[in-house]
Amino acid sequence: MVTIKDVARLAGVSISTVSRVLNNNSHPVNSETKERILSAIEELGFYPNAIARGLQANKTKTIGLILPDIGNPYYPGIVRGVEDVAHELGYTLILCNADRSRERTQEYVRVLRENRVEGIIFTGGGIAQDAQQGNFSEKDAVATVVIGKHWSNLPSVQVDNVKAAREACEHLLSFGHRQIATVTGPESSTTARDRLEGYRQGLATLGLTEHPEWIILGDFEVDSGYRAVAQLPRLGREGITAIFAQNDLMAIGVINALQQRGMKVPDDVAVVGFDDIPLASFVTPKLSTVAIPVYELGMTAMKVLAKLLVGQETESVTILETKLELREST
Amino acid sequence: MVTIKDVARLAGVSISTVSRVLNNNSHPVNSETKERILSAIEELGFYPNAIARGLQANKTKTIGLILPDIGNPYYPGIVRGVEDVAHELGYTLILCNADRSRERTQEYVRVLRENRVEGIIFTGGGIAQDAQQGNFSEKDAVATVVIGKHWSNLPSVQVDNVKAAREACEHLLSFGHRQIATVTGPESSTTARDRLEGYRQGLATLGLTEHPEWIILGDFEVDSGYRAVAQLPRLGREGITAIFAQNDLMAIGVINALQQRGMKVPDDVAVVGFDDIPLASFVTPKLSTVAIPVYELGMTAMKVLAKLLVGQETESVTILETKLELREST
DNA sequence: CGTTTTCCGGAAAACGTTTTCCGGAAAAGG
DNA sequence: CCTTTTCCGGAAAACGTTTTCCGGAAAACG
Repeated sequence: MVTIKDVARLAGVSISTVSRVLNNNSHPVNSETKERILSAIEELGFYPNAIARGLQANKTKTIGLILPDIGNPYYPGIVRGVEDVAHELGYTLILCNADRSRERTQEYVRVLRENRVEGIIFTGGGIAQDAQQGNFSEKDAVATVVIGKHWSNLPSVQVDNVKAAREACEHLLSFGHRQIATVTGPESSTTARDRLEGYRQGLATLGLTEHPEWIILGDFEVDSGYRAVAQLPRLGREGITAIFAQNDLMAIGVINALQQRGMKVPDDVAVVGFDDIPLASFVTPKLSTVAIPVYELGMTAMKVLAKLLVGQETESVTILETKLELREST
Repeated sequence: MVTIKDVARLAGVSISTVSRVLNNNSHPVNSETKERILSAIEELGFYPNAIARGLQANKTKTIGLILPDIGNPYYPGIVRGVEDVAHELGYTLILCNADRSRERTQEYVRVLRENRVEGIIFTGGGIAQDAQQGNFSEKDAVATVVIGKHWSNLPSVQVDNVKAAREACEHLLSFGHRQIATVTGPESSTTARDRLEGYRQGLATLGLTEHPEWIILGDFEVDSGYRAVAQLPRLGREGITAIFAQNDLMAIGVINALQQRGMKVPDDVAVVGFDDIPLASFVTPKLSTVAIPVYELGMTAMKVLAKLLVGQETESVTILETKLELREST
């Protein structure tokens, strides 16, 4: 490996001087010597060792991103958002797929801390708690930003799930639907609970009574949407005419199941999803859904983290706006 | 930050001894002292500084992954594959979105090298060349594995695009189609060229003559598939009855355009895609396509890289099998 | 009992930087 | 011409580890 020492030798100066031109330090360096050093660097193909730098400066210019699974279509957008601003700010991104496993999460947190990342961005419900537990003693915690709702007092970037879900239901109501079913996420998910609350609030606006048998427990995966349809009482006229699936994957399952039973979407049953994953505009009929600004979520989280890192004050909660994308399924 | 020195002080030993228990070095340490050290570590919440370790050992246990865009549905599977085996082997993953830009690629390569990654995995055609050029003098090159075809002599993990494309066409031919159009990728892409070659070979099996006007230039994005349809001569009976889109995104564009013109897929025109991105099974009709084992591609690339890193011999080219997924669009 | 092992622990160098401190020489000021 | 700056460069400490080398004490051996 070619080091600063080699450069110094070739240029006939001390390593201090090389370091100075490397970081164009305020300490003056004769322009002629600078030239010599620069061409020595060029000739040797030298590039500085970030590890050594990191050790000395105690700064690594690296951050970690922990998420459940990059394979889930919800996350790539977030990752891209984070990475884009990280890159712009000169930060390098370490990616961790924790699969919502407490164990894997804690393991990753440890690895990230060992690698002295300057900050961590978490996403994927519930995870944040695990991360805090034990791993972070209050004093030496790594700067952390969470995407999504969570109980801790870490700064977070989120979306108003209850409001968005309410709006989705109100939209359905405004189309005359009165018997609206919903497929939820897992009970453990704050997100799922919020969306359910929004659904309830939506019905409440019109003073409609709630039917427990219209609320089907799902798990945010396609299959659970598909199966949910079978658990619903009468569908179509004289029955349920609209289904609010609490994420797009389940909405797609719902649509498939509906079509398989010969029902027309949206004529017999309207369907609205949540997330606006890329898939949503490609299914037939195109899915009406609540769009979450994933890219912006990622960008914003990284911006907040960056503020934290330079010691600036940051908003403790940032809410980004969702948008109801009306397409063909309603 | 709590260091090995603090642990040593608390346990009343030298840092050498602490280091020894940390790495359970072969050098013997009295079990009683070991206990003392272990509890000191526990009490202080010490964890080793990977940066310092990396500097001393000149090993970072980190690898870089450079790809065009994690937002492209083709890549998350690869990333997951890479990360899973990297994690298993104790490697940490740095993610880089290079957007197929030569400049951005070279910049990332530099960052990765500065950060002393032990290896790099490239994917996203053309990129590999940029990476080599100038950035890697032969002697101090970072171990590199490429996913996909490329001209350099770096080890690679790939799929036989020409064979797969030929099979796709032969499938169409076996269904009686004789006028088969294709939408290609950009001319600069090796992948696109291979798939085109496969298309030609497929037609050649039956001695069919090639019609240049059936070959439409695309760019692997949805829109170009959509637009391609307008450029085709007569469609349906007495015209083109099948379209081979060289990736799924374009196939979806093709299907949309076809349906918009009132044509039925596959009754009027059959469509086959390439890649089998998650989307493919959710569009209507479900897309028949050539499945690329993305996850395995990622896993295998990381395994090859790992071999390289321990100095083992590796196969210079690894070919993974594709699979023709026949669904509803053919 | 003297000699050789074995067991255990510490001191110090090294990894590649940045930065602080110091000092000589030239330039500027009087 | 002497003093004070300014300009430029080097030496060395420090960052947190691992590892090599060394040495004392106890144990084993003869």
